[in-house]
Amino acid sequence: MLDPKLLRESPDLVRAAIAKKHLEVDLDAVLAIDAAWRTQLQAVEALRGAQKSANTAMAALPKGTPEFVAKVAEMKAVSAQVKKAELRLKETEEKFRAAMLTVPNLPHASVPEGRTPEENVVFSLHGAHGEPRPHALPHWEIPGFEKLFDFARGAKVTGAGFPFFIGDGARLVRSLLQFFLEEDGRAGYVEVSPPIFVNAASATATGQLPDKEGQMYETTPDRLFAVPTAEVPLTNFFRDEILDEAALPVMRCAYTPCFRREAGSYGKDVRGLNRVHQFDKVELLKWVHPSTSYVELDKLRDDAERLLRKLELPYRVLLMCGGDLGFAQSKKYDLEVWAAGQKRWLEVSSCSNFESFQARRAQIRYRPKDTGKPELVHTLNGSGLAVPRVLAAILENNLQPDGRVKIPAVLVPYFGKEHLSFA
RNA sequence: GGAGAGGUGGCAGAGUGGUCUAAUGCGCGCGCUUGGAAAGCGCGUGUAGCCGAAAGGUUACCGGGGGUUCGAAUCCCUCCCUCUCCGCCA
Repeated sequence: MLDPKLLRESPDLVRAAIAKKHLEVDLDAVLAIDAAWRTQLQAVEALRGAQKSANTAMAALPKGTPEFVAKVAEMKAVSAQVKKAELRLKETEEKFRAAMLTVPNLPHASVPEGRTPEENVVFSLHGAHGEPRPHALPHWEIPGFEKLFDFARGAKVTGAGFPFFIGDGARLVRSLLQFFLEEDGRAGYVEVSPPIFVNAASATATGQLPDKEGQMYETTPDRLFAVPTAEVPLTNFFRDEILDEAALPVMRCAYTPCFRREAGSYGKDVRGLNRVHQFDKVELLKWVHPSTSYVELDKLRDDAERLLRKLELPYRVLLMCGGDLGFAQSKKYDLEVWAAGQKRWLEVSSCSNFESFQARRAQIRYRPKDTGKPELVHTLNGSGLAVPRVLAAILENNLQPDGRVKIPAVLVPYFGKEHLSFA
């Protein structure tokens, strides 16, 4: 959520931000509700004030005296007025909150102009993605693929998009997770193993609710939500808390399975491991001092990039343009790995600075030493990394003429051998 | 799952219908005292919204929500959480 004061005092700034993101928001309506809310608030406060002073006076009167009885009658009317005014105020408040949730976060000045994904800026390129690989195949066409990645059995047991990982396939998943967590730990992130179901309050604080309800798996009868990313439980860890300034930046990483219904997806995007309903991911989170959040974003991105470099996979970094930035982000980089068989880029990490947008909704603050007045932290997150697409890229880029897949050197200690075999 | 007891400020802990803008203690901050320190003494010490140029004013908040009442931390309903005992269990 954006700061209501900013909207009130600098509506043009917000208008410009919305334009840069190519979104449509009825700001005038939001401002009108805000004005109405403030008028109503003052009316309620005046009535409550009258009630309080009458209460003090009545406390000094003996009960049952004519004065007391008269006062009761008088305040009965005020009480009815208060109830009415408070109800109206509450309704307006809810409207205002709902309206504020339609206002996106401001893009950072360094975010390029642009409307579509094509206008994202290629920030950097790494590795020989253009080099010809005569043996390369889309991973799902590699002979023996279905022995290690069994989509048919998964569909029978659960549904489409819930594959079984078997033998060397399962082993490679485990190796990647272990490698990610070890590297992230070395980079300073404290490992956390969070709950993989969250309640409605948590899903609301990170923005999954109310709009994206249909994208999550929901349990009955407890109404818990299977996490779409570890970002949800991790961000909520400090919800409604005030952190020590000296503790910033707080850095954490977490592995969780991630669950996404992905309603409406189709086509080549969903072939093989490109898009599944359940996948493993390690997420990186930072809670930082507002003055350092862009330096921390660059570090976070580099932490994610390092994993791809060590895996010796060709990748590129995109700087998202205003139109492709997302509602809550101020600035975002996507890391895309090259899948040599499909001859396309696959997103494996998205590194974002939310500034105080998420922190405001979740009420995560720190106490500055000088003023002592709590201020909102800035929150950042990024994948480090998502397993299935990295796995797909390894299969496609490292497929040998003999049909085996060469395991990246850095993974060999975890995988235990130098090649993955489909036999 | 069953039975019981609880949830009050940074912490401990009073408060069972009316100056509660919540006693008291601890902690923390500032000052006095001292050669210096401790002790002692004095003052201060929550969060948020709104009004205001500011000084300041005002309202809300005693686990969440709802209700009763002229008036609720206090009474009622409901949900959540914690603790104790029992049952079940990897």
